[in-house]
Amino acid sequence: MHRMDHLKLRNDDETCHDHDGLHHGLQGIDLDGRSRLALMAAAKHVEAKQPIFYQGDAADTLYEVLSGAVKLYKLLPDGRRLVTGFFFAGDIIGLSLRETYAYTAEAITDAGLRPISRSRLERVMHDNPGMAKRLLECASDELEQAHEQMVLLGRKTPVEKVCSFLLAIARRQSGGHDIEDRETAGVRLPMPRADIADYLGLTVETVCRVLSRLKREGLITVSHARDIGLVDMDGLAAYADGDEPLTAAPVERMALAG
Amino acid sequence: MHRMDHLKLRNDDETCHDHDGLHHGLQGIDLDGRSRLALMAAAKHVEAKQPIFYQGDAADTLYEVLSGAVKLYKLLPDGRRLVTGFFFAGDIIGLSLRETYAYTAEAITDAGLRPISRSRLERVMHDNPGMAKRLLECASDELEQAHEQMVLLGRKTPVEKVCSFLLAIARRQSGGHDIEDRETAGVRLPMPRADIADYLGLTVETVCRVLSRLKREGLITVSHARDIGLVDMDGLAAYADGDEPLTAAPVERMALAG
DNA sequence: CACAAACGTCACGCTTTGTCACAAAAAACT
DNA sequence: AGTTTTTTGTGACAAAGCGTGACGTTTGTG
Repeated sequence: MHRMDHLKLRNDDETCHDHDGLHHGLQGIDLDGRSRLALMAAAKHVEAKQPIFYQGDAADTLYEVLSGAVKLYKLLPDGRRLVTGFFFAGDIIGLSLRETYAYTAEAITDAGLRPISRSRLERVMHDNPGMAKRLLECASDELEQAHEQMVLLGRKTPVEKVCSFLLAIARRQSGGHDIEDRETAGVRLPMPRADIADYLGLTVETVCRVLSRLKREGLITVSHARDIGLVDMDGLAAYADGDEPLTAAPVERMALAG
Repeated sequence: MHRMDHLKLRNDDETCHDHDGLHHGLQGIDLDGRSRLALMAAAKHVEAKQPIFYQGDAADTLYEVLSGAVKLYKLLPDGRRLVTGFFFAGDIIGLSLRETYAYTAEAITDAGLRPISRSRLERVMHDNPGMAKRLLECASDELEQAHEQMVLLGRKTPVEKVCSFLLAIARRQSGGHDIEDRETAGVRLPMPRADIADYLGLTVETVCRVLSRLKREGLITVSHARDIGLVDMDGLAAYADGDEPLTAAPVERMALAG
């Protein structure tokens, strides 16, 4: 378990596929040559299950994910864990103006990362208002996602949580645009069940049980545990937001007194 | 139930107390006179329980809270609700680069607000890199808080949730700096139990029960339901992060296999 | 190829927390 | 004041979801 991170000097053959240009990454910002150069850095390769940085480390570097999958998580003193997010090609991680990282980042699969020095970034930000705005967009997007996740964690049932998760992953893997219903979308889950559980505020067993149930009900197919077919997208979507159609009995839905 | 929002033209006698300068608000940024002027706007007064904006409204305005308390919340189709945050004097709400707000904002108490036009803000941001950075800090802070809240929602027990909440409120009301232990800190809760429950992902009943228990155990005192005395800060802090000292039996604490 | 280790799944009992019902207290309104 | 409405608190109950342990499956390794 060395910290030998296989440094590579070129952004090489890593699969940067399915990268919709839908404002991801830090590309596409008009920077002067000097600024652009200041941000260039050797791409770094991190092996699966290896940490990228730890909660508490000095937060002097941001990373753009070039390939692979990364998770961020926070730990409670007694070991309970919450995964705050999964990140894929095009995403920025470590965006914080704090002295230290508030979470640990870990590669799920082998991952390519482009480190971005924060001090340099601040200098660039000073000269290029576009850059600051871009970062603000990043933070803003992440914040909105966080709010959505708070709703999920605080108010959704396990079934709703899992369905929401599957749909969100499918959406991201298909590149943001809406997915054609009617067809079975295949979803690849790079992370183990434990990560999903810690992301959804559930236990591994509950995640399994729910997936089994969804399979039993014909909403999904599970071939290799990490390859899931979303058969009935509409059904999943209905589950995801609480319009539970089959759960047992669509009993009285009370009016919400105003 | 009119939408008569008692518009006042001056930032008047509202109590702007306990406002530590610890990077709150948009003051203290070096702006040229023109930019400063562009952001000035008449303060607006909103009565308790009145909405400030709705989820789905065009997000063309930010607000700086000048006084009072504000909550943001999201609704699920069937009426379940999650309060994403409480905001007090010095806080910025509505910071989003989306077209529409992703949540509803509502005044808890009577509140003073300074509206900030987003289009003007973007113009100012273009000229003053400091402003963009300031907003990025805002968003970044909020994001970190959101992550912390995700841990709370996803992994903490009701007791831990309530204790964390009480301490967080106390910290904010005392102006950010650490609180002298040893003394009983008084906390004023401007919001009803239902809001607290929806903020912590609990039911009202559970919140009540936990508070009763904390009172019984001598950690807090409850005089008027919304005035809470934090007697044993250390005890609360211990509860808040899972080092449950009294819960029943501090049984074996297993090693976390690596 | 065989073994070990990690990962995933399932079943059972049980605690916890939400649901329901109702009382008390506080606040708002006349 | 008196009445209504909202908010808060408490208890009984049931069910959802968790912990545990056992087992099957995949992956990695010697």
